[in-house]
Amino acid sequence: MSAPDYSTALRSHRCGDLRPEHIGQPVSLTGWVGRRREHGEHLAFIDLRDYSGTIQCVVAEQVDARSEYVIRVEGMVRARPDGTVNTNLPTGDVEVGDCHVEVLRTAEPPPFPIDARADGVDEGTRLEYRYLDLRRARMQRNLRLRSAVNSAVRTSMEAQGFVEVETPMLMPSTPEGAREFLVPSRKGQGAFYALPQSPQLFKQLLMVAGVDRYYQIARCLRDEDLRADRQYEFIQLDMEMSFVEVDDVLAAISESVLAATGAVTGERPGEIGRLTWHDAMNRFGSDKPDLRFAMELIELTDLFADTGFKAFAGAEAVKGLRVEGGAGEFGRNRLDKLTDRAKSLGAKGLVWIKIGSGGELESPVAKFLSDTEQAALVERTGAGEGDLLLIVADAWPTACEVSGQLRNDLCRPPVHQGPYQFVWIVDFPLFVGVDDTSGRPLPGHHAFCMPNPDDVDRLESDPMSVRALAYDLVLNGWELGSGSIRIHDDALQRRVFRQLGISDEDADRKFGFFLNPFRYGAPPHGGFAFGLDRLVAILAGEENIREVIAFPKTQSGSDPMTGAPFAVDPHQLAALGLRIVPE
RNA sequence: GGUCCCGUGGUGAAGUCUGGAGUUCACGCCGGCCUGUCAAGCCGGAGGUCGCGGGUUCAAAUCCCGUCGGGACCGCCA
Repeated sequence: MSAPDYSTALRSHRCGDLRPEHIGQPVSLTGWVGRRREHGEHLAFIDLRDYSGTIQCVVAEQVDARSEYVIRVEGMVRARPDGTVNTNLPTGDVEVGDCHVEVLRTAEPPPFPIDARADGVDEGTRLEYRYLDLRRARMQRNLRLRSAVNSAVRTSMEAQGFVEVETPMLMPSTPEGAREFLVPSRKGQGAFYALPQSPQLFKQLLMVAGVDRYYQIARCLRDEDLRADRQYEFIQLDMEMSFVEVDDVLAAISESVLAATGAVTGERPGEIGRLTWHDAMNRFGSDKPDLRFAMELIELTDLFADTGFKAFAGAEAVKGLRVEGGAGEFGRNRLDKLTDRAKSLGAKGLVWIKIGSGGELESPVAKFLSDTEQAALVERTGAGEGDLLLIVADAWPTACEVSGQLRNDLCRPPVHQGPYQFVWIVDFPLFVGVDDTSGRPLPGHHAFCMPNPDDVDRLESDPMSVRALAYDLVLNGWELGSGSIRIHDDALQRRVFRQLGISDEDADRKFGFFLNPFRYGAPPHGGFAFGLDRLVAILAGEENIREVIAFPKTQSGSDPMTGAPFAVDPHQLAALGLRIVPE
């Protein structure tokens, strides 16, 4: 593929493209005025900037070209004189001389500098002037990286025979899942559409329709609180495929994600490994483990099965972390903070043990541990002089999750640090936890997720032990997305509903619109969806998905640039049959 | 719904704990000088309701209460 021709009626080249090979060519350039260095009436340097980069223009004529003026420059590319080459600039070997400058549009001084210094500016101000923020190299890079990821994902899905189908934005409200954005219907007053949390319903019906392989770069909307990795609106690569088992779906998504990563990094990662949910919890204390660093949880439960130490006695699980060389680093103050952190995460407490110079254990609780237990602990953890051990004893999920969070707190690298460690988490439990009021199991993924055939005979006798054909894709500790094989069999669906406390009548009422079509012949099918905003953020080395979204919302859901959301005109409300109830 | 952090000329920070005149630094802006700079340099200047409201005090950027805005996290996100 040849490079695009970027020339237009107003310009011959992009600023960032000029190189020694252009020396001697007359050029016309367009862009914004960056820094100027004026040396009196007869010499000025203007750094002309467009999205491709910056080029130094040498101006001898008198021109009033101030910061962020939009100008057009005609001149001659020439080598910079000896000693004036700028090695910090890709275009730094050359400059544009004999410049004639035409001001296309003057500009007021921007509220913040249009360069890397704006990284430190209050994010609210950056969002208020987002069109200026996006003018910066970092944001331009993020936008273009995002475009490249979208393109690579599309190319990969098409190559695998997937068909892009657009699904409606105006949907019926559905009873399960995230809070929806509602849209009032003008023609049916009092009736509402919902904006899609995901195209889940429609993509499964496309399988019933015989589309076989569907994909969509889909906009999803959820009216839940915003976070660094969550916006009201976000983009998923959504897909569904027929006549498949788990491996087929994982292979298709792996191909897409690896191709996209390869396309923007230049290096395609190797095959994506797998961890069972149980192993991920046991070894890393998380269902989205960050595999860029080791420090696995150490299983200590069996060592303390008969202990006399009350904090460990009878605990369902005892999990340890070995912080190499941490004994000196962690004084009483930091250890207290770690303990507080563990408690805020739901643990009853945190036991810490330092290994002293003679190999002896230094800890407030050392005296409660027998010599055998102490020896076994040192042997199991491999702890040596100067190491710090952190131990959590609790119910199995709590012990795992708290240890896993401490593992992240202590060692997790910043997002821009490689490598890219993708991992599939498979064999999620079909049910997680129990509803406080009904006492019924809660679905781990959703109510239409296929139980593992090897476990399905325990659906009634031991439901919590049933694994699901559900899987997550994790990258560097971020949950990129999730999917499952769906139930296409009516009898099995009703068995799962019964476990969830949903009667046949409830099921017909709440999900009939969705399940009735299956009666006309639903193929075995499964699918996946992953968050493109998150993938792009990680590939861009950004901690926050707002940095890879052109016009994001603040944490409170507002847009400082447009001022949205606004109260609307009473006439608009009246047309919809709506009235605002005062507080 | 909850916990925590932040709000000081256009921008970033210091000042806040321990109350005493809108004080300081850097960038930017405006004007002048300057023919090889690239964070150009030198000289001069303008620019603030210390987010907002209330309270305490002789006196509040500073202490207290409330509120608004921004951020991180918990809940929530099938």
